[in-house]
Amino acid sequence: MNIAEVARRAGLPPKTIRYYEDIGLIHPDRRDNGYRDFAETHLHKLSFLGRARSLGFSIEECRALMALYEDRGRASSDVKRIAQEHLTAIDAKIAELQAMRDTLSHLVDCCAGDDRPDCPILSDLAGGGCCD
Amino acid sequence: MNIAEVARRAGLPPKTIRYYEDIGLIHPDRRDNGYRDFAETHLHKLSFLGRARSLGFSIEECRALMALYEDRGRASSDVKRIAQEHLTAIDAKIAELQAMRDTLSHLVDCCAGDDRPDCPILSDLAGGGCCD
DNA sequence: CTTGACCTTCCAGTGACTGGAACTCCTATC
DNA sequence: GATAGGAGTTCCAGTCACTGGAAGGTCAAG
Repeated sequence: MNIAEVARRAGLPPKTIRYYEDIGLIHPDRRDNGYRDFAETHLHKLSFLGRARSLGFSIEECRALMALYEDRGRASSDVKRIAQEHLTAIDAKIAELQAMRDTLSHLVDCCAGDDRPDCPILSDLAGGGCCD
Repeated sequence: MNIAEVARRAGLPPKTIRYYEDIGLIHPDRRDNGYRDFAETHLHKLSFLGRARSLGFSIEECRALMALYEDRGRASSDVKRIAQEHLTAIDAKIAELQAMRDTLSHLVDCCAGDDRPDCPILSDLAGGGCCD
């Protein structure tokens, strides 16, 4: 199948798929005319990649997961470790965003948002403290 | 003051400060020997930038905030709008990460994490569904 | 035979830095 | 005055995961 079809079925842009080939994540066949020729296994791998990426795994984590996926004798603990490390990173990121959100939300609440120039948001950013 | 001192006091790496000058966020003076010479106002701006960045504002948002900060006649509603848009973006990001976290956490819980090759994490990524 | 959709490669750009090389400059010590 | 080191400077390249665009080859329909 051509790249457009595998792209459609995997839910990834063709550009991304070419990129994945470029960095060695997939190895589609080539036809005589130079076109890439994707088999069902390639589609399968691309879907796998798409899901892993949408869960926030980095390309290198995906590469590791793919290797484990293709290793019939892998231990599930290897996979679990990668996933758990990733989970920890997500939790940290959420906490960080939550802290940002709280600060910013407080500032927005304090700001009158009218035509006057007094703005607690800018005051706080400037280091002068907010409305407290 | 030299770049190292302003960097220390603003809590930013010297490289970042040079970069900020490069993209026109600050305009420190120059001494005869070519060294950058930072005044208190520059330190102030850099601290402002550092805070805004740590709240997750993009460089372009920071540029807008700086312009508003320096505009004596600005309306606080302009600032509030920028902050509110940013808050919305943060909320979306948190929700996205939370969804990831939930999915991944479920998968991790389902995975035995032992020496056997059966792994619900990989099964799910492959599209076969998890343990449900 | 032409049109237009699809395919190819390659190069450049994104955001916000960061690392490193190669160089100059300042200060202190011998 | 020589030297050593720790500043400072510029410029180039790399990061991550794509994405856009240009220039050109291929294919199916009319």
